[in-house]
Amino acid sequence: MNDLTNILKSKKLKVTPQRLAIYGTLHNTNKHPNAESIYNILQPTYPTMSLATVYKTLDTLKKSNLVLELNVGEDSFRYDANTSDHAHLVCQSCHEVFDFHSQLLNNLIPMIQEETDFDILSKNTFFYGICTECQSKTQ
Amino acid sequence: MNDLTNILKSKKLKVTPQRLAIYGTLHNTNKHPNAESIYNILQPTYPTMSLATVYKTLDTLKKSNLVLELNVGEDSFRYDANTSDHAHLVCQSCHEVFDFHSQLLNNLIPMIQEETDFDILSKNTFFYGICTECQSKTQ
DNA sequence: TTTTATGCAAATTGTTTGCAGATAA
DNA sequence: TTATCTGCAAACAATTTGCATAAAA
Repeated sequence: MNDLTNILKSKKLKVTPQRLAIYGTLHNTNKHPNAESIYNILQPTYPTMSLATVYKTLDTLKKSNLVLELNVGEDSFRYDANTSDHAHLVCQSCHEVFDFHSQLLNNLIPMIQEETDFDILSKNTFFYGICTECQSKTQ
Repeated sequence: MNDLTNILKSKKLKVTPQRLAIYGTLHNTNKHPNAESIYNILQPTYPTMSLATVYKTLDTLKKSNLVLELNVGEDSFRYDANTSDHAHLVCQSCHEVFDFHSQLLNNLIPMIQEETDFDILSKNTFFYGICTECQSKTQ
């Protein structure tokens, strides 16, 4: 019995094939897909699943702290099953979103907390630019 | 003749009362209003101005780098006429958004740039928590 | 006079909701 | 069995668009 199953059960949420599939899709990719992409990816194997179920499931997973909702400035939200503390690098050429782990960023909240009376609980850090692959293409 | 007028003229954009009013509203507040709030603020003095004009004007100002579009995770975008390098503190209790200037954050791009081959051009940094006023209310 | 902007209404699009039938516990 | 979830279709809300009129240059 995997983590997701345990967590769902502990919250008295039902373990459904749709929930397992949607979480599995997110967990197996580093591409931070939006709801429609997840729907398209699962379409061949779950042809009867509706887009509304994808949205409802993502909302459930979000509320259970199993996925993050990313707002990189596009029309739709992206989702990330990696809930560890990390930033995102957004390529303005190919629009891919990359995870970025850094000790400096992990220490950012305590460091910023020193400078303000605001009680900081979390952060969202996005860096925008050009990924290495797109850099080489435009040379 | 002020900055906005000069910048609009240099881009061959017309200087209209609506554009001056919308930019002025944003420039005179630190509340980072969304399009509808700007529309409501201007309603008494510009009763014939439409919401579509607010959106079109904000788009024009954004493209001229006169305002920033902020995506703090709400349903709508907020706008900021302060285009200097700064972060935002978002209160999860009263939903106010505060500007936050910090030397540490100003140096963040070069520091992060050291750690990646990604070519970083800009950043968006949001800290979420409880503002001082809301902290004192809940005590 | 010419070009661009405004204001209205309609269209668009990502997301949410209501509800009947299906499924997990 | 019963509580919750799914899937469909309709609703919603923020934003965009088309176009005739108005206003700036």
